[in-house]
Amino acid sequence: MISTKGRYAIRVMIDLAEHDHGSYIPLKDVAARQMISKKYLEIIVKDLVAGGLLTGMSGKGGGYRLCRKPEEYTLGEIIELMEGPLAPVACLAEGARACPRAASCETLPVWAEYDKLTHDFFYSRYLSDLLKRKEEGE
Amino acid sequence: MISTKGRYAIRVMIDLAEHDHGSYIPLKDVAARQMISKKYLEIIVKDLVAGGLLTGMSGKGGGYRLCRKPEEYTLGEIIELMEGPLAPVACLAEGARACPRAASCETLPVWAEYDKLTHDFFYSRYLSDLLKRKEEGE
DNA sequence: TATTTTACCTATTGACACAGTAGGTAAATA
DNA sequence: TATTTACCTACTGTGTCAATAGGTAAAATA
Repeated sequence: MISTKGRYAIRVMIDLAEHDHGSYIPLKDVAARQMISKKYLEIIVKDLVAGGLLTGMSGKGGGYRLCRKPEEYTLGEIIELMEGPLAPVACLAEGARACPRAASCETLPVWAEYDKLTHDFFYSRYLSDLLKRKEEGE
Repeated sequence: MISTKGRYAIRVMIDLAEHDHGSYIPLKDVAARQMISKKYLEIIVKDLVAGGLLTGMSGKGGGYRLCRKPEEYTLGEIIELMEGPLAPVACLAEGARACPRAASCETLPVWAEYDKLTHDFFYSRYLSDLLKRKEEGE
C-alpha cells in the first residue's frame, strides 16, 4: 500500500510544476489547492528537500520549487524517497541477508517477479506524464 | 507490502499440495516443515477454511486438506482472502464512495493502472505453478 | 470408556507505523 | 522593524502486524 506520504508528495510536485512561474511557491498555496493540511505537508516537503527533489527558500517571497524539469523525475524515485523500497515483501526489502530459507523458498521467485514489474512500472512513469497540458498545440 | 499472513498462507497451501497422500495432514507437520509457529498458523488456516480454500478435520487422523486441485487456485484469491483487496492505495480500496477529489485527481489514473497490473499478475498465477514437480516425465 | 490427537475458539500483548497536531525558531524580504 | 515564509522538535491517538497464551470440542484409537 502506498501511503499518504507518497501520494501527497506526488501531488505537491504536480502542483509545483503546474503553477511554476519562475519563482518560489509558498506551501500555504499548495496546501489550499490540494486540500491537505499545511502542517502535514511540511513533513513531506522536508523529505523532498532532503532528498534533493525540491529546493526551499525562507522568508517573504519564499516557498518551494522543483530542481529539475518535470520530465526528469520518475514516480519511482519520489515514492521510494518517501516510503522506502517498493519491495512487495520483507524478504526482498531486507537486502541479501534475509531468511535462511531463501534458497529453497518456493514463493520467493513470484515476489521477485512482481517486484520487478512494480519497479519497471514506476520508474518508467515521469512526473510530466501527470501534468495537465497547458500548451495544447505543442 | 504483502504480510506474513498472505505469504504463509501460500506456503501452507503449497505444503499441503506437495504432501498430499489422500488424507488429512496435521498442522503440526506443516508448521515443522515450514518452520513457522503452529500457533500462528492456526490463525491463518482458520481464515483459509472460512474462505472455502481448505477443509479441516478434527480428532486423531485429522488435519487439513485442499478442497480443489492446485491448478484451480489463483494466488490472487489466496492473498486477497488473507489481506483484503490488493489495491495499492486507499482511494481504490475504499470502494466508490472515496474522496471528493477523485474526479479531478491527477494521480488516480496511475494507481488504477498499477492496480490492474497487480490484479492481472496475481490472478494469472496458480498454486500449481509453485509446486516442485514430482512427476518429471509428464 | 478413557486417552490421545487433532482442530477450533477467545483474549492478550508488545512493537511499530500511519496520519496527523502543536508550538516554536531562523531566515529573508518589504 | 514587521511580516512572511521555511524549518525544527516533540507529541499523540489509532490501528495493524506478528505473534503468544490458554483453553474447549471433536474424532479416532486402545
